[in-house]
Amino acid sequence: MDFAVKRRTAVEDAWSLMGQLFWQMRPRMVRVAGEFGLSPPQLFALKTLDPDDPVPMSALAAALHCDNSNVTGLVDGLESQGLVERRPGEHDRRVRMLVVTERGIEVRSRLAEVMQEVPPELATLSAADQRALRDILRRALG
Amino acid sequence: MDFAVKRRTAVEDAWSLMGQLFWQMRPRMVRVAGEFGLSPPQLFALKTLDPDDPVPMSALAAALHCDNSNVTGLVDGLESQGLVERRPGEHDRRVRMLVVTERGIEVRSRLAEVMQEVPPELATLSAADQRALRDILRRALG
DNA sequence: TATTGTTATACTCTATAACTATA
DNA sequence: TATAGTTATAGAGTATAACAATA
Repeated sequence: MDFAVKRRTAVEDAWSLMGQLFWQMRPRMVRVAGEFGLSPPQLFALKTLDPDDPVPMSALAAALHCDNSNVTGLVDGLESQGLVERRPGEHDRRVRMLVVTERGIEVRSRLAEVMQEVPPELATLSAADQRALRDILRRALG
Repeated sequence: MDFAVKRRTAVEDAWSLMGQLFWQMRPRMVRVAGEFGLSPPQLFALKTLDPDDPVPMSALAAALHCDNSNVTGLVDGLESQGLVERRPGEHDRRVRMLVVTERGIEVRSRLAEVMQEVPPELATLSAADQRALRDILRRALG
């Protein structure tokens, strides 16, 4: 019998290790969303919207990989909290453009600060490793 | 006025770049779960359970950071598909130990294969970068 | 009395299908 | 006829509170 185990490549190992970090982020995101009075999907939606570039509902649905009908309820929630506004499309009155409000911009930037907090495991790396990690990921992601 | 922008550190940049990879993983996990006839939470639960180490329902709830009452329904779904079994606790008959079935083990390992697939951005890195990435992450995560 | 897991209930997320209003 | 968004509906995930069985 052959008990040989498929040897994992370096990048497979790296990806698996990143998965550990990802796994730890899940409860953190749920907690952060709750602290801001948002559900996780509402947080993702607000994060996805660009205050400088209003987009139609359908564009948000595409970005979130979900159905238009779902975005309706999601935006209802954000709008009722004054974070986002529906604005009629200028050229096509069927479309609703999603505009992030002043309050939305503020919440959005506070969210960004919290979510940007580096996990302790990475923070303990040496300065050289931290730079190397950044440089490699930049090469990978452009 | 002070328009100075807080300079992000190397590790903050690295973490932000990893966030891009994680973000891309979301729809992939939803898709994979669907292909196996599982919902994403069911997939997480099955992934969390260790075939070699049965645990009480409450332990799974703790691992998933959710309520016991939620795990009841989650396990109902996995059990109805023959992936997991409830077994009475040996010493304390209040507890139900969660045992992964043979079929559950098979699905679990196929899931692991799919989820281990490396994102194309990382795959395009040079061999040296791939090794360096792995080594740095090993130093960070043990 | 305290604990494990279930049930009852309510709310949110999600998709499909039918619908409205525009085009 | 086609498209953007909504509404109706249904199913799953989630938590809280009340409950049963056991400790």
